[in-house]
Amino acid sequence: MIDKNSPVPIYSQIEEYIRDLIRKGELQPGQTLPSEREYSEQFQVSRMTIRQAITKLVNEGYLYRKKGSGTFVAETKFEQALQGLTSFTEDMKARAYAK
Amino acid sequence: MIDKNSPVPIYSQIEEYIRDLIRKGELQPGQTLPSEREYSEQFQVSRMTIRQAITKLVNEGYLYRKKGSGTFVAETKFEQALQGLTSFTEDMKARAYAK
Amino acid sequence: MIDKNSPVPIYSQIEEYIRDLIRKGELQPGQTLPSEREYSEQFQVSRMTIRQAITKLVNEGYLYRKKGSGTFVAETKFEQALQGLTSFTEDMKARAYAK
Amino acid sequence: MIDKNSPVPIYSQIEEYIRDLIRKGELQPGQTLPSEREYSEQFQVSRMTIRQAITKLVNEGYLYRKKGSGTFVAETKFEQALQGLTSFTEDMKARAYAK
DNA sequence: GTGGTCTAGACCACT
DNA sequence: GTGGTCTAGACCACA
Repeated sequence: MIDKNSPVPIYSQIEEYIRDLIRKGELQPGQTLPSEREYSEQFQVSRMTIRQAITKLVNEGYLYRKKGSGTFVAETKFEQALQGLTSFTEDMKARAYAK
Repeated sequence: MIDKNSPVPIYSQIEEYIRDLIRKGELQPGQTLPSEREYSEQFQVSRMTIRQAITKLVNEGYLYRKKGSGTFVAETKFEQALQGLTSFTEDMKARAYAK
Repeated sequence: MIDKNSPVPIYSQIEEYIRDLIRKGELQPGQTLPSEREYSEQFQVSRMTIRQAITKLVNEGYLYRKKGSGTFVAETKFEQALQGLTSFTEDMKARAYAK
Repeated sequence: MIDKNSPVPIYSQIEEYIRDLIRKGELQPGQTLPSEREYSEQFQVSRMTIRQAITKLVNEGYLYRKKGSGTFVAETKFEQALQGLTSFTEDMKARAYAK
């Protein structure tokens, strides 16, 4: 799934891997992601690499983090992809979570 | 008052908040502090975070804890310097607790 | 070595265990301690319990922590008394860390 | 369910109440009990009273406690009541949990 | 891959 | 009903 010899940066590959799981619905909105440490072991890469991938997905609005609790799949992106525009309220709600 | 998005750790912010209350005299020597669980609810953080703040103030001699009773404002170094001598008993009591 | 049914808090037992290693010279000044997560596994207790033990030893000046690197044995008061003067630089370094 | 005006001590009433839940299978072996604080609120009694009740059930082998985790329904008593004697292995297993 | 911070609880010891 | 200890994790900042 992840090719360490690929010219594509590993964090991009992981980023794409997670984005796919969300798009395919294998990771549902509100659901907790595997922890950074789990991904770190699974892909045999450093936690920094995992964090790079996750941080991009957070910035893109796919995920949000809650310190001490975990990383979660956001509502917005999923609905945007599915339904086009989200309502103002939903948007604000998602942003609130992202804090 | 407390900014969860600040790079300053929450427990440091709370520590500073309580230290200020003492300095401004809103918390008087001998007075009982709100309980850890009350602060926990007030600031919407976990009790361990509150304990980190209070523990630092205990180590600095601003507060002392009494098991089963609560957390109290100590006879501070500041007041000792300002008001001269405290009574021997009070002094020993404060020192004992300050440990 | 650690008795979970003892009335002595586990963190105190671990604190004493590490202090002994230092006193007996099995942990030499400057040496890196096993990581908190290693101790956590070794003693089958949560990391927070290990941290309580280590934090006390840090406050007492036996150990110092370096973010991202590890926990190290300090140039102890004991050795300072025994060996006379340490170099100015080493001394300042130890004091800085001991804070 | 609990009668504060009864001559039967409140902790005995609570003890009996929980024992019944176990006997009726509403609390299954391995299951977590509601926390001391929850019971304390539910019955409007102090936590000491709850602890008295639970401690008796622990001593009788109906429950076991895991610090930091919770109080759980034991296997033994249930099986003893149902099947008479438990096997040596099961007994040891239950004792192991009780640690 | 370490230490730092934090969560959302739990049971324990004590007043 | 307080503070004390502890769990089983999580994410964060750094080297």
